[in-house]
This record gives sequence, C-alpha cells and structure tokens, in this order.
Amino acid sequence: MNTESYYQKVFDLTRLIPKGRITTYGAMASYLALGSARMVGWALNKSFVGHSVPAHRVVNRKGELSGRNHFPNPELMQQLLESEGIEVEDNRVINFKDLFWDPGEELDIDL
DNA sequence: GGATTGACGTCTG
DNA sequence: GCAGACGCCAATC
Repeated sequence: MNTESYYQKVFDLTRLIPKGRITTYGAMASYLALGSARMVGWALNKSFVGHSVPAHRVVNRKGELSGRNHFPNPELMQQLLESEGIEVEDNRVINFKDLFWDPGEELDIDL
C-alpha cells in the first residue's frame, strides 16, 4: 500500500518520464487519481526540496513551461528540455503532441 | 481557524 | 475559435 504522500507518487512518476519526452499535469493527475492537476503542481513545487525530480519534463495542457518561473533559473527549464532534444520556443514545446508521454504507456519507451 | 493562493483543467458563453 | 469563470485539494499566511 502507499503510505507515501500523493506527491511522492508524483515524484516517482516524474522520474519515470523517459528522456526526450514530456507529460502534462492532468495526465499525471488522472493516472494517479489525484482529482486535480493542481495537486501535481503543488507536489512538484516541493520536489526541489530534497528531491531530484526532472520537473522540467512536466508541462501544462498547452505544452507551456508554466512552472519555469519556479525554477532556480527560468532559463534552466528550457535549457534542460533542449538538452534532451526537445524543441522549445517561446517557453512552449513545439512538438508537444508528438513528445507527449502518457503514464499508461510507460512501456512504449524505446524508438 | 478562516481566507487566499497555487507549476491546471474543463465547461460554458 | 477565443475568453472568462468555476472547480480541485492542499498548503501557507
């Protein structure tokens, strides 16, 4: 059973995001049955406190780097995404729909 | 203890 | 199709 807090699940799921892929708050919230995408954002906000989580791979429904402002450096998030081969323009992921990773398809990594 | 905010999403107009 | 309002649940002030 999961004695961990709901954000612990978010941390784990966020770490499972394959490199070069991104996901949305709503997808994670739906998969983890949190009830609201805001809970995911809340969890990731604490993720920086003693938790190394690739939160830069998590964007909103619009593929927008909404949380970049909460990073140590706003440009860090975009830089990390570009470093993984993700194209980012105007704080938004270009091939967002193509790079979108669904929590239920975590086995669809490779290729 | 109450009110507001918060890395969002969906519905209605 | 775009804009605005409401809803979610938890944490912080």
